[in-house]
Amino acid sequence: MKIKRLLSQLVSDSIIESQVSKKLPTIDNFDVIIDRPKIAEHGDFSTNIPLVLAKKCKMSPQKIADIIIENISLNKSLSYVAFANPGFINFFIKNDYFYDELKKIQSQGLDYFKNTLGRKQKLQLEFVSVNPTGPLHVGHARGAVIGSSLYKILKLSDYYVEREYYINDAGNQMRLFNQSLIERIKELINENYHIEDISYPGEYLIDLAKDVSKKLSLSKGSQLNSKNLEKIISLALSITINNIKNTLEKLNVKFDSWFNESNLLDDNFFQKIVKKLSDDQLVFIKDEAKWFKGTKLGLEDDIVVIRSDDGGPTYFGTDLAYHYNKFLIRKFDKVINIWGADHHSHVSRIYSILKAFEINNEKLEIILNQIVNFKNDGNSLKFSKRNNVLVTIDELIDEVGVDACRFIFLSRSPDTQMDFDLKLAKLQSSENPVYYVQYAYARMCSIIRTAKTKQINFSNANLNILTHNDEINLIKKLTQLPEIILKCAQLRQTHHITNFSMELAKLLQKFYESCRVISDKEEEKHLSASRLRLVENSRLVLGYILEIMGMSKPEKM
RNA sequence: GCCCCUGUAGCUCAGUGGAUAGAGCAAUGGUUUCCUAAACCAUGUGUCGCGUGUUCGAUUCACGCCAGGGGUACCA
Repeated sequence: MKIKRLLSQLVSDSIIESQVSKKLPTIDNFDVIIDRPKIAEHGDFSTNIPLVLAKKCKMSPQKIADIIIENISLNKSLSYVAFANPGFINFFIKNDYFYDELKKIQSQGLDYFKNTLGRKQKLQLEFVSVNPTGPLHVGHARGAVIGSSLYKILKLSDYYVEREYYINDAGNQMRLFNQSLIERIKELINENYHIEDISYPGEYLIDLAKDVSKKLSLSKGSQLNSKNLEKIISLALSITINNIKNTLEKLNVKFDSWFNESNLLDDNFFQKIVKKLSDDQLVFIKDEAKWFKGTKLGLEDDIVVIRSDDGGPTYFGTDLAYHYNKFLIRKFDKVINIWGADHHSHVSRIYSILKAFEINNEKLEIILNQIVNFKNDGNSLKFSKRNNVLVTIDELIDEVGVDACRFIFLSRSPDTQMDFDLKLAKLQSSENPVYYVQYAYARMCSIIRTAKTKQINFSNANLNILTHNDEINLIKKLTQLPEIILKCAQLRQTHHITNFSMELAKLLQKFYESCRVISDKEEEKHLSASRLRLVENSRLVLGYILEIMGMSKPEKM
C-alpha cells in the first residue's frame, strides 16, 4: 500500500513542479488516485489524472501525461512509466520491490497485513442476537458468519472490537415461549392435559420440556407452583442459550459479551430512561400506553414504549435503554449492528433514538443482510416454527459442513438475496470453491513436508532468482492482501476476501504446475530453496486468509 | 400507498466513473513414470432489466419505468 502512496506523491510533486515552471496551468486541488489496471500489459499501477485534468487545463491528456512523466525519475522500485490512450499513466514496478515485500511478509507475519483505519476506536459489533426461543435456524447463519469474519478484519484494522450477542430475554416473545413451555410440561406431568393452542408448537419444545422436567425432578403427578415455575423458566433459558452457544461455537462464531435485555430493567434503568425522555417531551401517554414521539424526530409514526396491557416495555422500549447503554454508559465510539433484512423497519427508529439522545448518527452503522432463500433441489423451503419446517444450523453443518457453509455466506455481498440450495451445496461439495482454496493450502503443506524430510534449508534463500512469470505473479498477489483487508474493513464487507482467496489459490496452482519446487539436481539446489521460501510464505498468507474466513486449514486432503 | 434490497453468461454470484465486463459451477476435448489429478490446459456464451439525464467517458452516478424479494404491530 505504501507504493501507492509513493506513486501518488511522485505524480503530485511532478504536477506541482510543472505548475511552478508554468508548463501546466495552476489548478487548486487535484487528487491523484492510483489504481491497479486489470490487464498486465498496463503495468502494475496506473492513474487517470491526465483525463481528470484535461478539461481544467484545457490541454490534451497526452500532453499533460508527457509533462507529468518528464519530471518522474525512475528509482529503486520504479522501472518504467508510460502514457497509454485515452489518458492513463501506467507504472511498471521492479521485481526487487516485490522481493523486498515478500521478505517483509516473512519477518512481520500478520502485522504486514494490518492497517490503521480504526485509529484505536472502541467498536462494538453486535450480531446474531436471536431470541432465546429455540435453536438457531439456517436463516440466522448468514449474519453469524459475516459478523465473525468482519470481527477479524476490523481487528486487523486497528479497532478495539467487542463482539456482543443481545439476549432478548424480557420481551413478549419470551413470555409466549415460556407459556408454551409450561403447557408442554403440564402435558408431561398430567396425562389428561390437552394443549389447545400454543405460540411455539415446535418439537424442540417437547424435548426442552422433558429436559427441564428431568433436571427439576418433575414427573407425573407433580404440581406446578410459583416457586418451581420460576425455576423452570430460568433453567429453560439457560439451556436454550447454551444450545445457541454450542451451535455458534461449531460454526466458528464467538462472542466477547452476552448482554441480557433483562439487565436493562435492573435498578429501574429502563424507567429512568423513559423518565428522562418524558422530561424532554419525547415520551407521552396515550390509550394507557407510553409512546415515543418519533414524529417529532422525523419519523412517520410514534412508537409504543410501554404496553398498556401489562405495563411491560416493548422491544423498541428496551432498545432505547440498550442504545443509551451502548453509547452513553459503555461509551463505544462506534457500533455496528448486523441485522436480517426483516428488521429493516427498525433502522430509522434506532436512528431516532440517537437523535433523542443527541448522539452523532455516524457512530451507528447497520448492516442489513438480505434474506437467504433456502432451497432443496430447487424447491424453496419456507421456514416456520409453527409448521415445524425448520432447518437448524446444526443440521446445516451436518449436511454441508462448516467450511463450505461459511465460504458460501462469506462470498456474497450482504445486499444480495442469495439462494442456498442444500442439495446443490452437498452435491457440488467436491467441486466447491472452498475446497479449491483449501486444496491449494494442503498442497503447499505437502511440499514443505517433503522439503523437511529432505532437510532442505530455505528460510534465507535468495529470492532474486525467482523470475518465472508464475512466481512473480504469485509474489505480487501476496503483497496485495493488505489492500483487500483495508477494503473489507472500509466497506464492512467480507466477500472481497473470499474472491481474493480464490485468485490466490489459482495462482498457487499455476505456480505448482509450471514451477517444480523440490529438485534433487545439484544445479537446481538454489532455485529449489528459493521456491521453497516462496511456498512457505504463500502457505502462511493463505493460512491467514483461511483464519479470517473462519475455516479450517487442512494440511492433507 | 410508503420504505429498503436485487435485476450482469445456461445456473450461483463478483466487479467498476475509464483502457478488451469477470469467477465458480455446468458443457466439450485433452493432460498423470515427477513435490497431492479435490489439479492443470484448451474451447464458447453477454442488448450489464428498459428509458432519459449528468459526464470527455455510465454496466457503475441521478431520475423515471418494469420485474422479483423483504418490510410497513401495544412481535422481536
